Amino acid sequence: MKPTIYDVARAAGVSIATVSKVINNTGRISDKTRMKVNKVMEELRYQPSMVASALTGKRMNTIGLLLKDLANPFFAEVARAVEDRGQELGFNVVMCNTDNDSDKEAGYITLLMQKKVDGIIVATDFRNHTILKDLVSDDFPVALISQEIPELAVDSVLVDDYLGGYQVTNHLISLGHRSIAMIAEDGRSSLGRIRGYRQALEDAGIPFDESMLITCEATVEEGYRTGGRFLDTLNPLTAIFASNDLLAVGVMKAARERNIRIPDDLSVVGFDNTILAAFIDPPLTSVAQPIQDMGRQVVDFLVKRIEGENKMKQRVVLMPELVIRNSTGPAKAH
Amino acid sequence: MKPTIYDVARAAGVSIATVSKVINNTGRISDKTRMKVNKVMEELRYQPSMVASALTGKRMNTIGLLLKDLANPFFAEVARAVEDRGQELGFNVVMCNTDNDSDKEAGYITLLMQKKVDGIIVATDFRNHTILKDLVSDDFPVALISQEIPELAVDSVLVDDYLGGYQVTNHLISLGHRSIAMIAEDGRSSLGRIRGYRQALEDAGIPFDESMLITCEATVEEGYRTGGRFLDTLNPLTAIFASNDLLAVGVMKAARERNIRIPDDLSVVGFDNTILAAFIDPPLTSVAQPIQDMGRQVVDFLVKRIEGENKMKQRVVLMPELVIRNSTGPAKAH
DNA sequence: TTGAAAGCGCTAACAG
DNA sequence: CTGTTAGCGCTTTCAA
Repeated sequence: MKPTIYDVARAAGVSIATVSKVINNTGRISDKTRMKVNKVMEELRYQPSMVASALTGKRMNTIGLLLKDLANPFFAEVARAVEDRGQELGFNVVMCNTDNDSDKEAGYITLLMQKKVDGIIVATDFRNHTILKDLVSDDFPVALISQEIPELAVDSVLVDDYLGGYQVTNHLISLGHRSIAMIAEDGRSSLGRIRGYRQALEDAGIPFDESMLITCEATVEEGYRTGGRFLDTLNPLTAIFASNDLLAVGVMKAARERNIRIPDDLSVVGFDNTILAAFIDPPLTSVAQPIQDMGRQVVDFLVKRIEGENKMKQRVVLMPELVIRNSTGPAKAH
Repeated sequence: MKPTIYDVARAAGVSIATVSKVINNTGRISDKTRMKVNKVMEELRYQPSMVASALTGKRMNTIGLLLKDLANPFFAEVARAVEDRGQELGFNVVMCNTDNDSDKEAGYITLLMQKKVDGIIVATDFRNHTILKDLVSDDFPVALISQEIPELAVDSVLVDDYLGGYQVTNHLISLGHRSIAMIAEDGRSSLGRIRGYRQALEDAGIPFDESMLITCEATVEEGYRTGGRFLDTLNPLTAIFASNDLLAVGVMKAARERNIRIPDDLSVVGFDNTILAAFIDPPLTSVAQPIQDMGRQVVDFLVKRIEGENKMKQRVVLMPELVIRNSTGPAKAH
């Protein structure tokens, strides 16, 4: 059996209280006994049980991370960033793939609570607001990444989606495009991007056409399907703005099949600037999010909450960066 | 405060023992009190504390997953597959990015043990065998994915690396290549792939040249650097086999910079068949691993161990599948 | 069929 | 400076 605090106490000839104190560096202990106890702990290869200490009210030093799908490179990078910072701060992170399924969300949350995680970071579009609201009103530490829920008092770090959408659209307009369709992923973060898209159109005096905006799931397949639909029905159409790289990849595939050349016949832009954007053919113009920063910030926000500091709602909006590659070019003259 | 078993007992007018029994479906309880207790639990929104129950010896229903880097699409997919199956079986998974750093490995392991996880899945190349060996000899549930350690009695699921390496090399040889370099990632799984490479060369009567095999870290940058070195020093060189897609991507980049056309002047092959392979320019010939199956299998192995079934060392080797795309073509005549 | 009571390993007063 | 002791929330004999 693994040694317990009793084993250590006995071997060191002290009480368990004393051992507990040297473990946690609390109370006043003479150097002599401290050394003695430490020595014994080493010899016994003693590791305090976090489960037992958590039962007495201490933290588990574990956080939950809810995201849509780890197989999406964007989320994978977010997860990496979050885990990195968590590890620096001594927290483990429990990964939860929700697939935007609100039952799964609920299931994960209850399980995480039962396991007494100290806080939860949400990178999913919670459909079920109630769950989140309950958490928050119970004063349970929650933080959002890459999205925001104004009506909830939750810390959040996100990129300026509006600006990103505006930059993309403006970039296309400045290349002479006037017929620009948008494929938006079904989720909260798309809202800002869409607003940016519409505003840029308006600022350029281009009327917004509802039929040029479609919302769908964020997968390559859906991008392929939706992009194909645009290409088959819209005319003229010289550019497509996809609200994430996966969708853009699908669009490019649809274009390729139709012998539509990128960027000669069609400009395509993505969002997130995932590893895919850099290496796809042709390299994809996309909007970079400072994922490392974002990950670090959410974790810091969450940990502050966990430690009972700042009760105020925190919010940080980072700047997106338009990365221009070869998937965008001058609009073809008609 | 969250309700405890005492609150439920009191409200239901029974003892905590009874409540515990209905929670766990143990012992004999009359339907009447069972219903009563269940009703009260609902009303109170009672959720049993896993921490407390774990302290009495029960499982935490949590497993640890050690992998090198979630930002590598291959590992991200593995993580997704593992989490999926874990979730089906009621287990949460704690993600640990080791970066092949043996201190980090050790740190994660101790932490996971202190948190009383039920088992650990290792997708990293453990440098520090001692840690693993200790775990195993303590009879702690461990399972390996995408690698194998013959000297350890650990369950493992992997792809036939030897066969994969052989197929790749053979494919190149059949295209007329005779000057085939290999870039191997620094890790256990490369060993089999290298053996396959050498065997295929030998079978074709092509002498193995040590200078045509370099080992390095598994990153795009290293692939770029190493690939560049090959391209600058080796002559003739008509094909490069990279032991994973990231490296292959780097090689392609190095080739592009040197105006070396793929596949006309140089054939490139990767391994893992990540999402990158499908979308890079040109699409990359690569070896697919059945990641979904692999993830499911390791989890199943691990859970069997956790539940105390099969004490025998299990091992399953799955078939790799060579996916031929446009990055490979006939060798250029000299 | 139910309940009393003894732990599980640790923390935190409180006393000495 | 050190030890005693009462929990933390739950499981599990063992009696009743």
